[in-house]
Amino acid sequence: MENYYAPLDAAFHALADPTRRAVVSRLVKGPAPVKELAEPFDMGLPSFMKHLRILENDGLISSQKVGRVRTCWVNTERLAAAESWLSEQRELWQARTDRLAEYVETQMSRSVEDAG
Amino acid sequence: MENYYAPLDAAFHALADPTRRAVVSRLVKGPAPVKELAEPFDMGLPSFMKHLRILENDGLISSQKVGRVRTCWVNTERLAAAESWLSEQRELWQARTDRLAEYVETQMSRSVEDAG
DNA sequence: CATTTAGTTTGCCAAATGGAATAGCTTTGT
DNA sequence: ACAAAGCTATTCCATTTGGCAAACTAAATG
Repeated sequence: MENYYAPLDAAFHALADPTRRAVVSRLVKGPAPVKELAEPFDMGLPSFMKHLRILENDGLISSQKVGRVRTCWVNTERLAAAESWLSEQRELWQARTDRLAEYVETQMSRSVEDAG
Repeated sequence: MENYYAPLDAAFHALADPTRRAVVSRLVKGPAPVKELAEPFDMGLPSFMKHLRILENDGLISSQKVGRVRTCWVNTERLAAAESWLSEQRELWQARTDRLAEYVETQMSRSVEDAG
């Protein structure tokens, strides 16, 4: 069992599953107990708990048990880190497409000059 | 071998590995041949090619072979989809923390009024 | 105290991953 | 024609999923 995870590895890994994304989507609106989180899914509790454990190991959620109820909430840092990484990438590819657009425009105006 | 992947499953899955993220980071700056992509990594080509295949199956990159060289480039749609999902989640949790902040302020001004 | 409720633990399974190693197979360059 | 370059295919391995079922613990509730 690997315990170390770079933040981005952890975030993307945890989000690669639709069940886990749905849990995150629920939790960004506020904390919830396991029971309520599990309800929408057509799967046994043990299976569902595996997803919660992965989310918690990957640092996307935290939880605390009071009485017999475990309440979960989201940890936003990892999500924010993932979003940051993606937006950096977008800036890079946009810079490139911008340069390309600029180049095409330059070529077009040259053609016009040549034709004139 | 599962061939279907919802777009977000695919994107997050592909990005959950540091090698694959590094490849994406390289490709957002422009296309590159396999050789050049593989160079920074301390791993055999066959192992590296597995990552490329995963990236391509997951729709994050495309490639074409000309002569003996395969050139790869990034497909930005999946990245954009992942970023969108994350920014939706952020909006939701920010809305919540904003409401919380507002609530706290309200309580504070009430305390002040009570005190006054 | 008996019973539901809410989680937890354990064991099982098939499939996918991430890596290594080796041996091909096309194209290019000399 | 031959060698090097650039990828591909195949096989192997330990680990991690994602799901199941069944038994178990602990806390509320009537």
